[in-house]
Amino acid sequence: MTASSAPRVRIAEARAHIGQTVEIAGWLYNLRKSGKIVFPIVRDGSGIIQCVGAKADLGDEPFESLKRLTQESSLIVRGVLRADERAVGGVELDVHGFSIVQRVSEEAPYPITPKEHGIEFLMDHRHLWLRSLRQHAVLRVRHEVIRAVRDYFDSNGFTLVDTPVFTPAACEGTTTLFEVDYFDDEKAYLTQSGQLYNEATAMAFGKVYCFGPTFRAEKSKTRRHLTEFWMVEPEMAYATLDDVKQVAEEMVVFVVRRVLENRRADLAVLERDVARLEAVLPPFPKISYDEAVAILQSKGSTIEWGGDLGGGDETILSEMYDRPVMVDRYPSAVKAFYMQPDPERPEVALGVDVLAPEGYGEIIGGGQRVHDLALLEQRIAAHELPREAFEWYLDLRRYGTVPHGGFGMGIERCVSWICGLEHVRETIAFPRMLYRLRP
RNA sequence: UCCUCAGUAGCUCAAUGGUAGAGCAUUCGGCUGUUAACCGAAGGGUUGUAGGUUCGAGUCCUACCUGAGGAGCCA
Repeated sequence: MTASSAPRVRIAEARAHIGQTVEIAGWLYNLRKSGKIVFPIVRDGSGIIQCVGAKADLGDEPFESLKRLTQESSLIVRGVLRADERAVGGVELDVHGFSIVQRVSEEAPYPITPKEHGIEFLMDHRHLWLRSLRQHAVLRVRHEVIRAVRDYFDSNGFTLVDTPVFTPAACEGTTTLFEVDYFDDEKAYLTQSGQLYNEATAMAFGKVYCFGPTFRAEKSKTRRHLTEFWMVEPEMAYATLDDVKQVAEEMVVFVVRRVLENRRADLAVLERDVARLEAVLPPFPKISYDEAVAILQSKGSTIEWGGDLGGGDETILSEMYDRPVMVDRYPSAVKAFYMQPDPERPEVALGVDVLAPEGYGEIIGGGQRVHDLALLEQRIAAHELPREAFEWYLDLRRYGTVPHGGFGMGIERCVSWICGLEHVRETIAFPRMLYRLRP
């Protein structure tokens, strides 16, 4: 759509075109008026810009039309870009002409006004809420996190090998799965982890990662849970727990640095204290589960050795440090069947969780996998898992088995921490949660 | 599944058991530098639903519905 021969410019690039006549295609974000002058604020997806329209320049009829334009009406404005310290972005556009693409009816005005709204209302209007500055900032940080994660693995010898979403059985047996009909009388389940398949591709490619949606039918109703979320899962052949910890640390440091480099303006919109992110440097503090339990007990937690860390326990630990903390060697009994026992202490597993600071808690879970055939068969039996379903997985231990390991990072939890949000629901365009499937 | 809290105008909220209100949004009027602009006026309500207590219920009681926060479980 063209309103004139003036070049189309995105607001994010407006500074480079000061003094030129340009056109901007977007939507009316807000409009202030003062008699014979109006200040339409236009957004185009890349930013917002204050425009200035004077009655004397536009003529009576166009001026009145612009003055009465409703919020979120789509329009194309053309005029001259001018540096002006009074404007929010430092650049203003003097409107010489405009065309309205669609005028939003005043009988049914845009529901999200530039005022406060409750979370229920905003979630019900998520499809429109995405237009707001704050949501833009969060989702741009998400984009940067995903790009950084991919760049990290792509430039460190990992091959992207994505794993299936439809799976025949549970990866871990314990958590709840979404069940779907798979043709004739067969049931399939939506994946809750690509890890088992990652172990197969790691034996084929050495270092791999998968990145995709993950589904958990747990009836969790907290600020850190979604039923559909995105997870990146690297897996490495010939890797030990220490290798896993090192890669996790490097990746987190890399991701945070990239967000600080490229998305500072968005962090400013979110009023994120960037000093907290600048502190995310190696080495991360590393403690054992034993030490974690002792620390928690000394701080009043009721945790006993042998139990898993509760949400409150994670919060206590993550608030103790200025950077993510790694907790390793959990009791084998509370961990998945594929976790490699510590050869020196079989009662603990060679697993590690990474807890983000400021109370955000677990963003990464991983560790070293059982690579011995007999031990894996024994663990499958002990967990009462259907052996037949794991024959292909056991094959990986029959044909050139090696120590290996990896981890999974929840993208939304990571973005929530980096953005300093109260809840993971804002870190994905259309969150799926217990009791929320729409829009 | 369990525990706690909430539901009043389009939105955010107020209203000792006694006439249902304000700000924003919308409409009309005013203003040539506004920054969630401002000033004046107007319209806008089956107080989540169904019962109950009471002379009288937005307010008290019961059930249900919806949502939020948390627990368990997890990334």
